[in-house]
Amino acid sequence: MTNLAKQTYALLRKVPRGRVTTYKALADALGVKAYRAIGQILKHNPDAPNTPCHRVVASDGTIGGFMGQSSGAAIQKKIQMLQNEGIKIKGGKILQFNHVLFTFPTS
DNA sequence: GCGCTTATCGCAC
DNA sequence: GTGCGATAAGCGC
Repeated sequence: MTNLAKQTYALLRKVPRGRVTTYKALADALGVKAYRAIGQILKHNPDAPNTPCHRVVASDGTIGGFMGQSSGAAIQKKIQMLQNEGIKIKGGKILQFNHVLFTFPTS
């Protein structure tokens, strides 16, 4: 496990329930520009139940992808999980995205 | 306003 | 060493 992945998971674990973050937020918080790399890391997800990869969405508020798929039943399940946390999703996108979006302190 | 292309970085094989 | 990816942002039409 590389330091980046470790940091990514660490930040993800800091995201409180009912909140979501974006790949950009994670990458920016880590000081890297590898937005796509973040997706790779989350997809590898070594601690699935402990790493809320389903709380990570695209910068547009869209779900983005889940379980290595950009669309499919997995995505709908992800949406269901988020909705279960109190997040409203419609048409595959998060409603009040700005309200549920969780950003990390830049220090 | 919508769509497409380019740029970037890390991870896996 | 090379290829791929769950993105983001910018430019063009």
